[in-house]
Amino acid sequence: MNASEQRGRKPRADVQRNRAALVETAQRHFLQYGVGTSLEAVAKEAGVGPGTLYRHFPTREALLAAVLQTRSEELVARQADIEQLGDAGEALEQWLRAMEEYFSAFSGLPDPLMAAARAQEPDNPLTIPCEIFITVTDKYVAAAQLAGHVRASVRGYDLFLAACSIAWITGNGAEEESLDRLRTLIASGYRERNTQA
Amino acid sequence: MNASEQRGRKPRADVQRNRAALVETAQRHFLQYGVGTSLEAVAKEAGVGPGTLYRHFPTREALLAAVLQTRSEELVARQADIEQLGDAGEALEQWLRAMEEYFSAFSGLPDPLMAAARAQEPDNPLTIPCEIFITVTDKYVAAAQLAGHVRASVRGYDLFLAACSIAWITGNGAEEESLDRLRTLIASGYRERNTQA
DNA sequence: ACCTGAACACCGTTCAAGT
DNA sequence: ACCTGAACACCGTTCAAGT
Repeated sequence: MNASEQRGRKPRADVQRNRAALVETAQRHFLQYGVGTSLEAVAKEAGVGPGTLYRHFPTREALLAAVLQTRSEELVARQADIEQLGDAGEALEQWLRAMEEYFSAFSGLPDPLMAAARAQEPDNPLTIPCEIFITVTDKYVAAAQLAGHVRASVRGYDLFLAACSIAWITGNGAEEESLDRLRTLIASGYRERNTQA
Repeated sequence: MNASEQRGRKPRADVQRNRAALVETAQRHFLQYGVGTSLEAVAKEAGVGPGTLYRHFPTREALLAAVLQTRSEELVARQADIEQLGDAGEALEQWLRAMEEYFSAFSGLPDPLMAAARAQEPDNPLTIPCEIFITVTDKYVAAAQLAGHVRASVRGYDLFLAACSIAWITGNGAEEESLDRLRTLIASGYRERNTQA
């Protein structure tokens, strides 16, 4: 959002180009070096001065939010697939995996996400996505509880935290086997003890 | 460890003083600003040049390990208390809490710990402490399994990861209530389903 | 043997000057 | 209206010169 867009006019062509180049380059650098990567390097490789980067994205979180936005279609598609599932317990599990993968996209991403989920600062551009994640998780949890698959005491926020944790561990280079063990342990924690099968 | 100590001689008085001042100051700064705090500021407040800090502690991890060392007596005392407990399940729980608290001492501490636990670099001064943590956790897990309190599939490493995660969430400012809910969920995950009480 | 602190490199961030 | 890039501040790290 810049001045032109605020007034409903079409942004200048070079503005659009700069913004797109910044987001595209940032995504590559985030993928390769993590969310703490040098913004100076991003600006340089995108062919703009550092001032242009800061004009478009006043904070690192703003740039991060823009990059995550471009990755969210994939997640919406996953949700559509999940809705097709008959089993609410299976749906919740797949949604948790989808969140984990999304949060594991860049190393270091879980930290700003957690920070945004905690403090309700309206100026943090990651706050809204986080709230959406928590709300959607709540929905899947409620459905799975209705179907008797998940214990009544579990909240969506708890499993959001769990997904963030798994993504954090992933970003620190844990082996897939360790992650699977921890996922199983957590699933045993939230699943309803079946009073016989 | 410096040249004097390597030869078994007594280190010069100013060397001891510098080292102690660095560790003490670093602990205060880690507590207040997290493990990413400025080492330059630590050196300045400890009254030494940056070169002296780097001579004593070639990496941030080395300084961190020295600070953690001074906090480990407390943990050993906790272990002694825990040994007194009759219930192996209770002992495991208390040990997990002790680890969590230890890992939560400084914000940002779980990251270098996880990195050290993962890669077996012998030059990382946090690797040995991590291995000890995992081994001790294994011991408590084994005892709790023998007593029938913990599921056979659980490993100490899994619960070490869980403790790191809780500490990471804590460092990101989560509310105590959220932490308690997640602890309960994890405990439900590793505890044996009692075939009647 | 150890310490000092200047020096270099790198990065985040701002802002006066341009187009 | 937007961009440029110099400028400033801050920090990590090294190393030649001192004691």
